Amino acid sequence: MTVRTRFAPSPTGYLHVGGARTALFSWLYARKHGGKFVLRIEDTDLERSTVESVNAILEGMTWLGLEYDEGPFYQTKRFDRYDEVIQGLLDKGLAYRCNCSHERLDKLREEAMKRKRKPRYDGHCRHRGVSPDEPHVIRFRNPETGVVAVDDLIRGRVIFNNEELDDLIIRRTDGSPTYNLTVVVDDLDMAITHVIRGDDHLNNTPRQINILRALDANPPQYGHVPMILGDDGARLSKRHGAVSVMQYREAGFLPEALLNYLVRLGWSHGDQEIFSVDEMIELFDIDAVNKAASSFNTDKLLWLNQHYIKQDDPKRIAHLLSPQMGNLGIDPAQGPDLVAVVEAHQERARSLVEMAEMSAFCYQDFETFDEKAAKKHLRAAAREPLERMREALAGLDEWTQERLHDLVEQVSASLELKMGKVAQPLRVAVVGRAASPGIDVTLYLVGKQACLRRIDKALAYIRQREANAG
RNA sequence: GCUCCCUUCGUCUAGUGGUUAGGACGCUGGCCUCUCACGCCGGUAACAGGGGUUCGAGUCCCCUAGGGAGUACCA
Repeated sequence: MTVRTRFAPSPTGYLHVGGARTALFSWLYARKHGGKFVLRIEDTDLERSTVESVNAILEGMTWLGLEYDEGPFYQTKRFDRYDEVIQGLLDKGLAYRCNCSHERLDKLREEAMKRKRKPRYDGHCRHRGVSPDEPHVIRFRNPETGVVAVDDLIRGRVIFNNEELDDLIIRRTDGSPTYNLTVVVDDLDMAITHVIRGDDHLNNTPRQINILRALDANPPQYGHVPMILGDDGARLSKRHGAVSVMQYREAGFLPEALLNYLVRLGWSHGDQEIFSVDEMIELFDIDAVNKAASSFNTDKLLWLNQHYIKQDDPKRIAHLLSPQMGNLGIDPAQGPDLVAVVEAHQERARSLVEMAEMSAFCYQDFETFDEKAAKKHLRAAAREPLERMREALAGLDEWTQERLHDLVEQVSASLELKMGKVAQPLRVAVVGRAASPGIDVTLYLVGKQACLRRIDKALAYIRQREANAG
């Protein structure tokens, strides 16, 4: 039997990290077993489903590289099929029409709560033979006794008592089918062998198994993955910052970093932290998924992102960095080769946004000196070194990293100063702050004209300061 | 309320009856060094609580507490 898994989001928002991880686990399981991964859009809630959401979900999956083998299938296009199944259930007496009013249902619920009992439908219409001509819903006739055992791939065996369950609505008054029916029919029709989904569905599973049994079908295997919480342990939501997968792209994360982070959230393979997609496929094991919910930790994601930025081909990083530079109003074509800029910053940035910010100086003059850096390095003592450097740089005909390196060393030596006494003021003069790549690369990337211009500005700053002091 | 699920450092986790409870992120001390970062070496910090079972329990059982999910003509 070939493994077939699926991801079945309802298009009522973007693809969030919890959904992405569920999709990832499902996808990995299919890939690992040489199976198929199906995408199904659960859009039976006509009120809340939107095409924008569908597109956002598709976009997120594409970015992460979670390609599906079949679909997307839309439930709204399968209403005839659901009707057919519902009619079959009705014919066999496994479902019935119900015209209980909302008022009656509300009252029932209220009373059950008052009696400290679980609210459940009392089966009022079970044998009333409600006419098909009047408005009605259709309920599934759930077994009244016995138990349903769910042998969950992650949770182990979970037992539910049928007495706890009630006759759920499978078709609304307007004729549309509901979730618990459509999911069962679809998983059956799409021959899904392993249902890997969020654990908010664990409670639905016994109902779905009962419907499956009514349909004379064998239930698939289930695996309920725990949810993801925010840094503070509360359910992940907008107030935790980025929850949408696409927000992570905007924030300068690499898809492989997010994937690596997500796969390690709730799953592990010994002490290994870094997983390529191929390794994930090879090593992933649904049994090893944790039962407990886990908290999202952006610091660790950042660490992984830095790891992948360091490791990646500078050309690819440059390609991804370009739009981030654009967001800063910089056209990378107007200045040094972006690939060289990337190579200079690859070990320093945790995200592409950071990289864009820290390398902006290569393309544009800064407005003001960093206050602390200027105070410390742009003082009287730096005046001579800067003047000497300016002179040397102005006379340099071959603007290469090697020559620049030699030059800084020569000037330091001739002034009998440590290299830092020259490099630091120079760095602040040229980038506006105290941190940048090696001084030679920094000068090289900034370019001759900008270097001279900015050194002049720094010298003016020092003179101004001396004037104020004196 | 009721049903179901969960509980090892701050966070992600290893651990399947005998470990100085390991790794990673973070934080932190040091080395490297023209700064920052990288890298390297070190430190910090956990078995929710209580009962059992056992020669021995983070590991098995029960209870309590604390989290979470469901309890819709949402999915």
